[in-house]
Formats: sequence, structure tokens, C-alpha cells
Amino acid sequence: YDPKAVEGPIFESWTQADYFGARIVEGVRPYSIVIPPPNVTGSLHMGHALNNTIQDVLVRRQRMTGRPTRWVVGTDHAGIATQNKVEQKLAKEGLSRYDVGREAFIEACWEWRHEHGSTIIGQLKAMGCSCDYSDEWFTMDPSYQKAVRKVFVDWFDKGLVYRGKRIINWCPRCATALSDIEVEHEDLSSHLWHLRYPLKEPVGGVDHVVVATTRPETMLGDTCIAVHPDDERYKQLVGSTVVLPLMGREIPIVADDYVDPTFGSGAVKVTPAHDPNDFEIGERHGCAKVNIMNADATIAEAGGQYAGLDRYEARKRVIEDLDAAGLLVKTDDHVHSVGHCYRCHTVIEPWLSDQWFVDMKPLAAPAIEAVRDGRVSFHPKRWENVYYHWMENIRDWCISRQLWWGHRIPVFYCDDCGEMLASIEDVTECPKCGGGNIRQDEDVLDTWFSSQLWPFATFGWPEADPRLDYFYPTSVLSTARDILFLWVARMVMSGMYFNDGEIPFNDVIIHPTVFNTEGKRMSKSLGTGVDPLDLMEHYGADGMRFGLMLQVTGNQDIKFSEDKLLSSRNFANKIWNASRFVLMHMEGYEPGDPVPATVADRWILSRLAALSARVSEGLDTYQFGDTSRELYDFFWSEFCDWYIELSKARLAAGGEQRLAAQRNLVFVLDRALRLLHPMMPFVTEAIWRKLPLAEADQAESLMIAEWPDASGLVRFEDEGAERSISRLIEVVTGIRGVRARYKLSPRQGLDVVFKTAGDAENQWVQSEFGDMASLAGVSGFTADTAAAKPAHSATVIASGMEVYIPLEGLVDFEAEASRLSKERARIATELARLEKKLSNEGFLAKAAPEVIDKDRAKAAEFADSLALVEGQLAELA
RNA sequence: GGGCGCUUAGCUCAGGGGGAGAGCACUACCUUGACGCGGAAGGGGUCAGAGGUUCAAAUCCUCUAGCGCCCACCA
Repeated sequence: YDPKAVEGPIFESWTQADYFGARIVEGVRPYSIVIPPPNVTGSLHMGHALNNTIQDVLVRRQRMTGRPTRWVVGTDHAGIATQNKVEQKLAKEGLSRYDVGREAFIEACWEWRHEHGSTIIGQLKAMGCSCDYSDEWFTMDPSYQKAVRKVFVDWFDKGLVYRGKRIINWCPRCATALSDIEVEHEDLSSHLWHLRYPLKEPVGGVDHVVVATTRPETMLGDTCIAVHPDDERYKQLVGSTVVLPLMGREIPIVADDYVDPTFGSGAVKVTPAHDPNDFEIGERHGCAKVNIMNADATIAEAGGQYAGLDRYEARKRVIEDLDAAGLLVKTDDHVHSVGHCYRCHTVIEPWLSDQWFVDMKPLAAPAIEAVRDGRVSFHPKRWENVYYHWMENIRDWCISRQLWWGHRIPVFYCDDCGEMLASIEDVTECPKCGGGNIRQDEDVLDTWFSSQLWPFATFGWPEADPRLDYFYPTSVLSTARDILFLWVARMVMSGMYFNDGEIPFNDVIIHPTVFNTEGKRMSKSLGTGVDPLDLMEHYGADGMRFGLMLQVTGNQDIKFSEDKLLSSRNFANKIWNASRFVLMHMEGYEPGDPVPATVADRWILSRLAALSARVSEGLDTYQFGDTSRELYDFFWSEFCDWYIELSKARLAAGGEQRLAAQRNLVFVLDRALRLLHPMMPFVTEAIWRKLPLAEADQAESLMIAEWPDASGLVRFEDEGAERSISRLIEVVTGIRGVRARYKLSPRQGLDVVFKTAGDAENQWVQSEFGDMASLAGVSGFTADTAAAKPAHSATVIASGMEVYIPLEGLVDFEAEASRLSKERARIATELARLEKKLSNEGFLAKAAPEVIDKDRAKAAEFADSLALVEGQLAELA
């Protein structure tokens, strides 16, 4: 099988036929998924490969059930990431964004999007993803911009969006605010510096306090010292004044419950402009907020002699100067968590600035309820607790970004009368005073502010759109766990708010994260990544997809195993060759229903029925690993290894036997290809189109062929046939084992003796003799309830039936004796274990009766086997 | 500080109260007419450790150790 020769043309044919497009069929429940929009700056990585395979498997399967499906595709404008890329490009020409100006810069971003934005879409196509490419979305599309503005204005008018001067997370490199969850914390070894602050006037013989800090440079902005109100060491000092070293500013000592007396010295230096807790303390005590830092993390004018220094240089100098003044008490080693920008990994600064926020608590309440009452459910379920924990402790969301690329905040200020309003349409004239001195807010919105609208803005909202009514709420959202808060939770909140409380999706799949074999996160920058495009090159799109599905379990991680992709490529090849076999034996074929003529026929049809039930159930419950394994086992082990092998003699026999085998081969292959199609779309489609199907089974494409629902196959369930073929497999495997042990040629015919339990078994041997002949080289047989074991024969026990294989004089009896001894030991151990169990009164009294019966039967079987093996040993001795 | 997940064959992992499984790797065999990206056979595991519940524990509970992750106002 050569994937490269097949995949392109097949995908092209799907596109030509427009199977990807979504149609509205009134009265039929649709199935819809919105893709987590990859960044326009992005290219396909393993996370995308996994996540989009999952979605495509679900969508393809549902499409085959006949439901109208819509898999919305598109990209995210990715404010910071894209802006960084464009700034890097400008930097190569020696320019900054300020050199080119806002308008030209935004223009450059659009150009960048037009040049690179479709890269990842092309890669999705290479994977075979059946998205609706005819309706691609971008989070900066005009209609999407309108949706963003409407959301902002609605929330603004309701008071849910507000402006405030707060401590936010500032990235000095990106020069923008970030929300709390865009900060990545990392434990770093640093120091805890203990500083001595002199009191203005000694109190009771005390002339100073010692404070501890991890960021000494912030002391330039200290405006008070806080101690715990019950701390006996400091009680007397509360209300007195400290002279801030280096700055000479007089600041008070205050009492505040926030302070933990057991940490450091128990006295805290308070810098309200540079720490969120200090900000709170400062608010409570009416302290000044002295901002000593510029946007680029250099020290501001308020930092006196340190103004202009970089924050770390200032830190060094402050420590040196304090030390020189005898005010550095000690320096302890200290590990603490430091926040970094999630886009550029620069250490963030807590910084006081004017920003826009969303009041989240009112939005969170119904979104928590939607999960509690099961309208939204997570898979695996344990993620619901993570969701609750975050949502119940949610804090306001800082949504303004000091970037140029993004949705500009639709707030307008009148410089004539001071009016401030939010508006969907641009404002040129003040509605209050009629003045024309209007300016729009300079900031843009957090990218996630627009991403949260994805499940409904991509259905035409806020315009009335039949797609919204039909396809919303979407069926499933599949995503990585790292954007559970950034994206998923916010979609639930905004989705419900703007759609009359209707949830945006029923099920949330949190798929595993893909790690490399060392357990490191796959990352291009770290060089620990694997490129999905390379994988498709080696294993084909189907091989990559199936190999990924094999690795999806309920765990948090996948340590990526390329072996699974190798097996999957081989599997695609197996499917291809098995199908070739079927197709090259079609001479004389007439389409029609399957013919359960033999036990083997009834067996494979029964197995198919079981498989189809399992696959439907497995996909409904998102068990991709189990489902792919069952498909693999059925196709390879049951269909190829046994059924095709069993059919060979009948195909050769011609006549009705041949036709029955042909019918069943085509039928089972057809249904198996349908079941495999969602995971391996290309190879299955390529073969399926060549199958000579009965008219009722035909379709233009496997993509839209009918899903083999379990209910259509239950009629084939056949326990008797399954038992019978299990026994046949035991007999054949046993005889092959004997051949292998004694190095008997496959062409060496064997006369086999069956000791049967009655007529039914005699008949069974008679009817299966043909299969035994072709699969195990049995050339003759005797079946008798009174059969005696011939001298010098090997014995196989198949479901309790003894099968003797006379070995003439061809056998190394010493080797056989040694094997039998080992076998005897094994059986004796098992038997002893069972006998102990069966003589345990507690077991007999409390275990389920069927368990006891089963164990008794097993014990009897082992006892028989043991006697047999001992008899054989005696013979050989 | 709180929480989650993992620890099963050499490797990557399924399984989840009653006879230890898969893929890859390994051993020796098969130029059999779909397939060597194959066939057929075989070796290999006291299911991390300790304790408990139970007639019965790899599986449930507790603790311990190691690995990974998330959350938190760790001056």
C-alpha cells in the first residue's frame, strides 16, 4: 500500500463532491463540532494531530449515520503571537512597530495572515480532516469583529465590563498586560533578603524593623510596613514611623491580618504599586501607591537615583547600597514561584495600571450549574472537579492588552465633555454633547475574549442565521487540558450568556497531552518535538491517525510511541492486501446477501456483529484506544488470520461454496471498512470503491455510506458458532504447535484421533475436518467416544476434547519428556491452587455459584490434563 | 499548602475483585499463489513497596517511595 499515491486523489474527490459541507435538514438532529482554532502563526504539531484525528473520527462516524454534520474550521488571530512574528519580521529591516505606525503595522499583520494563515489548514487536509473548508472562519473576520463588539458593549452596558486601576501582570517584553491565567509560574532558586528599616523615633528601645523580600528593588516604592495585629513583637510599633532607606520617605507601620507572623521576620514591606497583596493592604490603610517602574521594567522617576536602571540592575544596586549602609541583615537562599509570560517567557511584573476587566462571578454561576446538572459533561469526568475548583474561585478577568493586533476596544471618549461609551458602530460625534472630539480606546482585547465566542460567532451570531438555530449547541468540544480555563470555561460562560442560557456544547473531551519518550513535553523550540508531517510521510495519514488513536486512553499523558504508528502503517498494508485477496477472487461473483453456510461463516458474521456494537459504543463514549484495538484485532486476527484462511479452500472448490465464501468475504470486508473508515479514511475509501457491492449497499463514497449499526447485525449473533470456531482454533493451534515442536514439515500429513464425548462431537469433527485439513494439514481422522491413545502420540486438549497426534518414529522423546515435565509442573500448580480454593469453606459459602461451578469444572479439567500428561510421561519413560 | 494522574513483559502501554494481555523487540521455523509492512510457533512478568478489606486483590482502601502535572495572595 502506497499512501502517497492514494491520499491526494481521494481527498480531491471528496472535495469535488463537497461531502464536507454542512446541510440543514429539518427534523434531523445535526452533529456539530467547532475546531479549536489554531493560531494563524501555527503549524501542525502533535497535539493538533491527535486532537483533530479525534474530531474527524467523531464527525466521520456521525456523517455515516446520516446526520447533517458541520465541523467548523478556522484560525485564531492570536494577538501576541502574531504581533511578535510581525515585529520580528520588521526587526530584520531594523524597524519597530512604532517606526511604521499603528495602521501600517496592522496592515502588515493582515499581510502576514494572508501569506501564512492557510498553512495549517492545508496540513489538516493532508491528515484527511473532513472540516467544512467552504466556510472557513478567522477571529478577525468582519462579522466576527461585530460579534466581539456586541459582546463587549452588552457587558459594558450591564456593568460586567469595567475599567479599573489595579495590579495586573505586566510583560515588559511584550509591553502588555496579561490575565492571571496567561502567567506561567515556575519555581526558581533565589534569595530572601532581610532589610533593616530604621524607625524615625525609637519606641521602647527599639530603633528599627527588619523586613524580608524577594524583590529588593521594589522597596523604592514602599509606602508602609505591615505587621500582624496580634504579634507581640511588633504591637508597640504599630502607628510609629519608619524612614525608608535610600529614599528617605517616612512611612507608617500598620497592623493587618494578612501578615503571617511565622514567615520571615513577621514584618512586611508594603509596595502597593507592585504587588497585589500589598495593593490590598495599601487600600485598607490608605497608603500611597508609588509606581517606581516603567513599562519596559526600568526604574521610573519615582525611583530616585535608580531611575533608568533595568529592574535587575536596580536590584543589584539597591542591595549593594543597603549593604554599604549596614542595612542588609542577611541573605537567605529561597525558592519561590516566579511568573513568566506564556508567550515569551519573560519574567512578568505585577504592575499598577488602568485596565479593562470582566466581572466573572455572575457569569460563572450558571456555567457551574450547567456542569453540575449534566448539561455539559467532561470526558474523562475527573476534569469536572478541576473546572469547579477554578470556576468557584474565579477572579475578574483583565481583558485589555496594550497591543495593536487584535480587536480594538470599542470604547469612545469625548474630549469635550468627558463622556465614555461603548458602541458596536464607530462613534464620531458625542451623543451627549454633540462634540466631535472623539477618540477610541487605544487598547485591544485579549485574544481569548474573541476565542470564547467561537462556538456561536462561527454560526453567524449576532446576525439571525439558520445555522445558529440548527447547529447550536454543538455536540462535542475536544481539546487539550492546558486551555480548559483560558478557553473552555469562558466559552461555557459567554455561550450561555448570549444564547438564552443554552450551553455551547454537550460533551467536552480533554484528550491526553503528547509527550516524548523521555516524558518531556513535545516542543519545537526545545527540539523535543516530532513533526506530524514527517510521520505522515513515513506512515501515511492513516498510519499516523490510527497509531495516535491506539494511544488514547483515559490517562493524562501519552508518551508518544512511534512503534504504534509502525504497527498502524502495517495494519493499513494488511487491510490493503486482504482486500486485494478478496478482489482477486471475484470471478463469477454475483452480489447478494451473505450466506451463513458454514460454522465459520456464522462465526465471522457473529464476530462482526459484536464488533459493530463495540465500535459504536466505544466511539459514543470516546474510548478511542479500546475501539482502535478492537478493530485491529478483528480485522487482523479474526478476519485475516482465520476467516480468509478458512475461505481459501472454498474459493478453490468453486460452485455454491465459492459463491457463499465470496458473498461473506465481500460483506464482512465492506462492513469492516465502514467501521474502520473514521480512523483510517484513505485506505478504506480506496478499497471500498472497488468492492462489487449489492445495490442496497452502494454509495458514491464510503464517507457517506451507511454506518453499520449494531441493530442491523444482531441477527448474526451466534454463540454456538463462536464456541465451535474457538475449539477449531484450539485444535489447529495445538496441532501446529506439535508440528513446530517436532519439526514436522507442513506437508507431512497427519492422521489424528479424537476422543469425543458423543455423537454431537463426532459430527463436529466430521464437519470441521475440511478446515483442519487446510489449516493444520490433517490428512485423516478417527473420532470415537472410546478412542484409545495410540502409542507414541502427542496430545492436544481442545475445550475438553482430547486430540491424539501419532508421531510414528519422528520424535525426539527426550525433548518431549522435558516439555511434558514442565507442563506437568504448571498444571499441578494450577490444580493445587484451585483445590485449595475449592476446599475453602468461606469460598464455597460466599462466592457466586457460577464462579464455584466454573472453578470446579476447571479443576476437573486440570485433573484430567494432569493425568494425561502423567500418562504420556509414563509412556515415554 | 491543596489537588490530580502514573508505577504491569527488554521498550511503549492496555486491563481493572475469581485462569497475567497487545504492539514493538527477542529466539528458532516458513522463498505455502493477498500480504516478509507477511505466516506459523516460542521465550519473557512474585502487576513499585508495606499494611488492610474480602472466601478471593494486579484490580478496592490506607500508608510509603519514585515520576509527571495542575491550582494557591511561598513578603
